[in-house]
Amino acid sequence: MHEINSCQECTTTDCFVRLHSSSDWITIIDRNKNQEVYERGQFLFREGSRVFGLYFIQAGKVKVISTGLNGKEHIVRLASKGHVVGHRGIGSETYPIGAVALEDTVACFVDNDSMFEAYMDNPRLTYAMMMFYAHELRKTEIRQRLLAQMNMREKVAEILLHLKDTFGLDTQKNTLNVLLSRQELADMLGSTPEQVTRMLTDFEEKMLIRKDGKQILLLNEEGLHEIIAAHDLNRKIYPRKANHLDA
Amino acid sequence: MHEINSCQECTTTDCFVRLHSSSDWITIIDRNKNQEVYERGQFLFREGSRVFGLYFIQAGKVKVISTGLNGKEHIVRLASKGHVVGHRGIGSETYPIGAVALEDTVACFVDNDSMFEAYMDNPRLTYAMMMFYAHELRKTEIRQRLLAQMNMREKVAEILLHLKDTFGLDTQKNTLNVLLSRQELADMLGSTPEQVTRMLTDFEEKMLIRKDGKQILLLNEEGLHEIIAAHDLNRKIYPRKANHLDA
DNA sequence: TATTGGTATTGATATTAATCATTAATAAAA
DNA sequence: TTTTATTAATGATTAATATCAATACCAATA
Repeated sequence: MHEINSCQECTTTDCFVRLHSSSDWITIIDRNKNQEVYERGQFLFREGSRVFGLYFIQAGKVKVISTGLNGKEHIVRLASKGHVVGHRGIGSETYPIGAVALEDTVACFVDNDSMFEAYMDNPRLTYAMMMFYAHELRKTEIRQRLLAQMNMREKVAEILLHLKDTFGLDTQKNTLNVLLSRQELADMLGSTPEQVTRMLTDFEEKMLIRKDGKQILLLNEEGLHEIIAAHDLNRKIYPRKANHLDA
Repeated sequence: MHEINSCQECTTTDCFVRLHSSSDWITIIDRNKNQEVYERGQFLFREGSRVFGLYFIQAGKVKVISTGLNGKEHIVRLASKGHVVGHRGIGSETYPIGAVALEDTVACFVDNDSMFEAYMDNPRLTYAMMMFYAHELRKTEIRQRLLAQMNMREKVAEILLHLKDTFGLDTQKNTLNVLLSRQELADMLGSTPEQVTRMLTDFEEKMLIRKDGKQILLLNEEGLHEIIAAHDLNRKIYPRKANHLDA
């Protein structure tokens, strides 16, 4: 799909390396990076594999997953352009998190050793990465409460708004700009596809959404907000944007 | 409880600032820090307050909370010596997370501006903080799956093992080295005090634990592990230790 | 010691969500 | 186009958990 670019001519505007590294270092990282194209369903890396490095997503969408021994998959978060996913451990640790392309995706891999050297010479880069993780942590902490306290109805309303904030809308159809199966939606909420269907059908009857297969059109966002009003403290404080700091 | 120390004579061995800053910078931060003692129940900072800076915990235990508009409190994580809690936002953002002392606690506050200058001059410090957040994120991501997929029985077993790994055991009594009410345990799991009691009673009948008020003695850790076996992929990969990287 | 307020326990009931079973719709392949 | 496989929708049933209500326990204090 995409042609392979060098960092110097890369068109991705929100890559941490390009934004926060000296041009000397961009050159070095460009030589050490490994850009690859992943088709839908392909793993960027698998759960339990060796620690390796970071994947800077240049285009496409990715789900970050953690699977129980029972085989039940949990989607920890979704990531797109500008996001970073990957192995952050050290030494011989393995990493219990995997990443799968949801659609055709381009990502640049940089190993941990190269990153470390870049960090030591580019304080702004390290700072930006630190803030990235700090923001992700904050969002995950808030998400934790939603999963812990909300009922299914609220969770489904929340996930629809979350998907809009993360991926935005299709420019033509105005539908959510990401296609997930009922199973995948359930895997984000710790529920079942049946339950998700029931809630979506209910929302459709109440004219809050319209659904057409995996495509979902939000008809009444305010109504969805009302459903989760009791849990909605944060959305008001942090209006979410479709960028890497608030996706 | 504790006498106020300067950074130079501080006995806390795992403070990020002391471990990863030049002695010049330790001096500067020492002048800019504000050490305070918090009694049980006191807030280090409240939800929704202005962005300020970081609290480095020197002694004691803290719960990090996020509360819904319905007033239901969710405990996002627990923190103790060596941990960092606090506001990581920028500018005029407020922060929807609060921190409350679970017992008498000593923490050093450093404002964000001072931290930023320190980061720019101490790459190792920034790197250590980045890794701290990355580890916390990883743990929170895994925790997310537990909350999403486990049933109450598994969650309670999990939290007991988690508390042991985080705070260790009382040297005399061998009980968990932290005292939490049934309500607080429920607030970590998105459940109710009644449900927590039922599970603990059940575990006691099965000789897995012995409980004496808030004190809990683990009699059969292996048995607790078995309960969560289906979800226990990670514990084996990441044996948890009672330090700041794996608490 | 008696009193009070908070917390924990226990049982009964109601609610919610998971599971199971079936059918319908959609997409992929022959 | 027909066949096949996959996913979605729907209903019936079961299981899990929250809620409500009552009591017991414990700690602080008058």
